[in-house]
Amino acid sequence: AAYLLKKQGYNVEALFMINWHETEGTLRGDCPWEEDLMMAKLVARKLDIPFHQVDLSEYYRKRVVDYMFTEYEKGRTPNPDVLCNREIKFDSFIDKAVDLGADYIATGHYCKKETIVKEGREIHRLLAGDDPGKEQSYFLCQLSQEQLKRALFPIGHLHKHEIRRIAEEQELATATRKDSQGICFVGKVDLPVFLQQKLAPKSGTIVEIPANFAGYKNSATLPEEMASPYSYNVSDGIEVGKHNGAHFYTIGQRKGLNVGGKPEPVFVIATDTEENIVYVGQGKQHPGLFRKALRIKPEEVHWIRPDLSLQTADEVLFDVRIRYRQPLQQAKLIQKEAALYVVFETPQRGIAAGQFAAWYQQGELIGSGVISE
RNA sequence: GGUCCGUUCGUCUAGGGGUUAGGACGCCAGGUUUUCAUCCUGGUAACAGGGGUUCGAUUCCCCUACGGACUG
Repeated sequence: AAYLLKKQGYNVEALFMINWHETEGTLRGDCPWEEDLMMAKLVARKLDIPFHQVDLSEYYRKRVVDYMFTEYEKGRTPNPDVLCNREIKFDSFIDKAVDLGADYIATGHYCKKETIVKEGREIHRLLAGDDPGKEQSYFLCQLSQEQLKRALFPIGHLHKHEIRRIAEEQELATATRKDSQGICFVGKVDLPVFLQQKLAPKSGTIVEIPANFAGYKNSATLPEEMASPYSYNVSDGIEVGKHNGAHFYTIGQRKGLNVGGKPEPVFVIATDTEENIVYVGQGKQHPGLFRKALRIKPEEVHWIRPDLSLQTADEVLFDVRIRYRQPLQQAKLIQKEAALYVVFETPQRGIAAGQFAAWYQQGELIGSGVISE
């Protein structure tokens, strides 16, 4: 990204942010930020641009890690990387960059920005990246116009292999580095182990719900009904095992349940963190895994394009995804007084409270919101 | 107490005198993935114990142990 910007004539400087110190907490996963730092320095030197660094780990801890813990504690499934972008990269990091005299920050996200003028006002559009395999706009679904105004995405029109080729041609140290993955800047961690820093394990039962559970027979047509999660009781199924904390599991999860001896794998279909019960269903087509709609609280609806926001009683078709890399799904957004409802064309698997739903129109990310339950 | 049936990877099971004892689920390890998950590939792992019969027993017979059923 730095190379491309420089080639375009921008005055480019490098700013490296440290978001995590492995000495904090008891995280045993390795945080490779020191290696990242070295790589960044090498690239900056190769491109002959000034190099700065800033420690944002305090912000990261307060705005991302704490959020993770409280969400998991509530039995929800947060997306720390979306928060990291909203709260750190496109907030504290921008502040620091501006302090250093910057007009823009640029990141290596696979997405594009386009600025248009509408009714005399500048509007920034966030567009999907051109590489369908790496398209990353989803992670920026909580950005505001203010934040986008300061952002540049130099690699959004390229494919991964082209970027690697360019990096190789420029002899950048990062050319053959493995793609980053895992929680933003924390790296690959064993999540239950990470969470156990704050959330104490406590033993509970795993209850299997049969596919013919009475609650699945409803023929709900109202968005309010379709968006409501199924609710279960212990008596609705049979105990099939033990877990060590319902909040360590998320809907759709298969691994880590230790329930064997079934002809088909079992998946988590609900967690009850009050009673500490994990409900599971057998088979990937179990009806408990699917729901037709979801709800977003009014205060948790975010429009990247406020000029396109819905008014009460509006119903508009969008392309929606509820997790990174999910193929876009056709859905109708229905704005009601009490909530915004997303009603899908086809039932969606593993709708998890705490995750972000993001809606698009013709490749442009229009808005997003937190799935409320 | 007697009679009958059963006991195979962690689990559910297939098999049957000579098999690399098969599968599914779990688990583990890789791969994919800047979230959580999913998904893909591979791997680990068993004939309850002891005696027979047999060239050869996981398979047939006997005993023991442990389950289940029936029954004085």
